[in-house]
Amino acid sequence: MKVFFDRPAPTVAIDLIGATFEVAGVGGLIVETEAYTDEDPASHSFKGQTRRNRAMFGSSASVYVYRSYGMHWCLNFVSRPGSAVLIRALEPLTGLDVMRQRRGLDRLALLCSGPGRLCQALGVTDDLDGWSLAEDPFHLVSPNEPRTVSTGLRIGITKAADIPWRFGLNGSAFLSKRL
DNA sequence: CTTTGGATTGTCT
DNA sequence: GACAATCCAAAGA
Repeated sequence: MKVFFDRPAPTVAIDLIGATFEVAGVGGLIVETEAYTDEDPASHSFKGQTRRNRAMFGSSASVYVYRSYGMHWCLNFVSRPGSAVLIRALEPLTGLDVMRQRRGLDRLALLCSGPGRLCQALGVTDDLDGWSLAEDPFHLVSPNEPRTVSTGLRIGITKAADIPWRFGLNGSAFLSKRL
């Protein structure tokens, strides 16, 4: 686990596509990610450590959870201290009923297709901020089958908007936005 | 199908 | 006081 994450964020972000991820048995296949590093103006870590981004400077394979736009949670995996991968979309596979209940929706394609949606579906809040991915309630399994990964621009940022560090499972119907 | 504007609040300047 | 790694509903084409 340690070895897998202790690499540049874009590399980890690509390798996470197709991985199985669950929180307390609820989750699915990671189909969309974005990379952020401490040398990247769009990153929370760019201007150094603060109260909010403390966990982004944590150890490899730990979790950084932040509140977005005052009302959503977003989930990141720390690759190296100061660098992280935003988990943007999942293909829902397990715990579908729980997800539907938490989201108040039926439609599979809308359950986990977006960083805020995914956190609501999996029950992720800042209670988990700073926790290790190697321990409960997390469960992460690397992809085994070959995948084709598409690349594009990151969503919702104004700084460094030209860096192509958004990655997605080619052709997936569960992306937050087409690549 | 695409575009637009409102909701909502902790964090940092 | 401004802003933010978003989401949703409503309106337009």
